[in-house]
Amino acid sequence: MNLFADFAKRIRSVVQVIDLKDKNGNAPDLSRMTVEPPRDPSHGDLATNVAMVLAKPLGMKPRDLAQSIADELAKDDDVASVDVAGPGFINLRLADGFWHDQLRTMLDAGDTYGQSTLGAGRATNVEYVSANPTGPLHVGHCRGAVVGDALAQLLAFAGYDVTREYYVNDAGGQVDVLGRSVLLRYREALGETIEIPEGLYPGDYLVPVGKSLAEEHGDALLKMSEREALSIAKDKAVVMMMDIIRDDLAALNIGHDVFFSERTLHGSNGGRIRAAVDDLREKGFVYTGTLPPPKGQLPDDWEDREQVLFRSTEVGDDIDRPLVKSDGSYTYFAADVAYMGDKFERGFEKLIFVLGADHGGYVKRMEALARAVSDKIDIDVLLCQLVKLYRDGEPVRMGKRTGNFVTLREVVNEVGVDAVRFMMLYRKADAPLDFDFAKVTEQSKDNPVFYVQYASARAHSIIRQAIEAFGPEVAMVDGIGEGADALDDEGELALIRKLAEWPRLVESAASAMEPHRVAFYLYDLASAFHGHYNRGTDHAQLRFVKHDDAVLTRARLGLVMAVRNVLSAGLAIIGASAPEEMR
RNA sequence: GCACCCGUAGCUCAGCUGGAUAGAGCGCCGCCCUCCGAAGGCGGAAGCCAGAGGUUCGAAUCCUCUCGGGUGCGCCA
Repeated sequence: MNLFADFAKRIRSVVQVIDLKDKNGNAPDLSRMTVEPPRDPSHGDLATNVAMVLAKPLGMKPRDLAQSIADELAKDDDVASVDVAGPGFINLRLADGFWHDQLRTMLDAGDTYGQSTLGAGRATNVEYVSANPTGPLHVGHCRGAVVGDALAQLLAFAGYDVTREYYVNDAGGQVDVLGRSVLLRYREALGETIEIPEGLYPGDYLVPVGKSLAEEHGDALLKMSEREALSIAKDKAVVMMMDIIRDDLAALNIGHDVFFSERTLHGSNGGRIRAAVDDLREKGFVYTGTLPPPKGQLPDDWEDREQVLFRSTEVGDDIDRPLVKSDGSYTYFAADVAYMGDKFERGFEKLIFVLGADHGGYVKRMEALARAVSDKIDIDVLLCQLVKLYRDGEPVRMGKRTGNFVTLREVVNEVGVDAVRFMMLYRKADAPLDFDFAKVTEQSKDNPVFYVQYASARAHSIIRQAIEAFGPEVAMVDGIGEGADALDDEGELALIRKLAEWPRLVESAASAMEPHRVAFYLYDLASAFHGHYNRGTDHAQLRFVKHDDAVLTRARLGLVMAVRNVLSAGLAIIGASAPEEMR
């Protein structure tokens, strides 16, 4: 339990003790009560709005009510002082001894400090990346990949049972295009000179696929029907593209638990899709009708025709969605119907989709679909805005047409995983992000990646020095607490307070599904740590390692180890390393 | 035309699900570097939170409208 929840509990019991009752004689509603760190630290360590929330139902003046609650809270041994401020806030300052206990608790928890049971083991599926298996990942996939992966880490840390999933779109027209492109490369491998027409994939990464087909089949494919040959080419291409994509992801420290093939839904003549659509039909969500043409400019080839539709407007969508194409085959969305059903059948209670901003149009239909499939599904769609690349302040030009896109691999190779992952999270997902190659590798305070990692290295460095001076016992966690009472400097206490926010931050970031909060917290923590460290340059008595005082050093080392642990846990969620030294 | 996202210091952005005098980095100005790691440190100036209404004890945060920017809009995936 984090200390804010702890004090919320204590305040609730105070409300009981002084026997507050609303007009009807019932215990008052405390659901809107908050216990938070105040924005201005001079106000104290904790602030609660309890008196303002209760004033109205109890028919009392907020400040009077606050005072009577405050008087009762003052009896708590852990409370150093209480005062009533502003419109009726109760500000608590906690005893130094309480913070020392907090530090002991953190050290005892070690690596697990900050973990939460918030998720209560809920089966949660996070789907992210899900790029078409038609080539290597490019930078456009980068952000969603990192956000999805960090979110999965974060949720797992917060007690959810997380499955990381990748939906492989290996069934549609784009894969046909891929197959035809590969067949050309196959002819090329057999010695023909080829020209790649407009509309096929020109990338070099398909050359090895053609070669591989030639090695396995010789010229056999040329003698087959086109359908047969295409089928073989597609299979081979998808397998090899997914290998490339898996390697790309591995370079970003990303590993999915499940790669779900769309083709398995279409298999045996679309049986699973048909079953899923039938299921929707039984619930009354399927009908045959016409859709109004889109407003604004009418598509050139618009024709008014009847089609099989999903009545998604009944469950919150803006427009009903087609399930069957004009050629009689199922739409992409029909496969989604089956896929949603599959996830539900696998027992997931919470579904998260991480998509690029250009997929904003899918959000409503996915939410509608989830509602139609079951009222037990909790669905959330996260949209990641685009990333703009800069090199030396100049935007990097990319043309999808010309094929001169920057691959994910190139970015990782140039700046490293840590920088990519941290920077992709150093902005909330729904804000666009500028990514400057030069800036993210800069070794200076201006680069948040470096700044946070430097804090980790500095913490390790201090521990090494202390061990050098006093021997390894100084860094044994058992016993650090003995001298903890010696930590009475404001900078030290401020650091403990910052560390004490960690469990609460984890919970709020997880429930808001905002992994970027972890990155910002780490920056703040690093800043507090560097700041206190720097005070040691002017005030020698504040230095962590006191060569003439083993007890004090040991206590301070406890603080340093707690900082190191939280940095390490936070960086692990982000997926960046927590270095022991900078080189 | 409709839907979704965004608009906070000169710039790039946080703002803890409605709390107190709105924060950080860069840039700018002024001090300080024989050091537990100065690939820096300390301090300062800087704001009509796009605008207008509303909800309430209280709004950058929630609702409505307006302006401005981005994205998407049968039978592609």
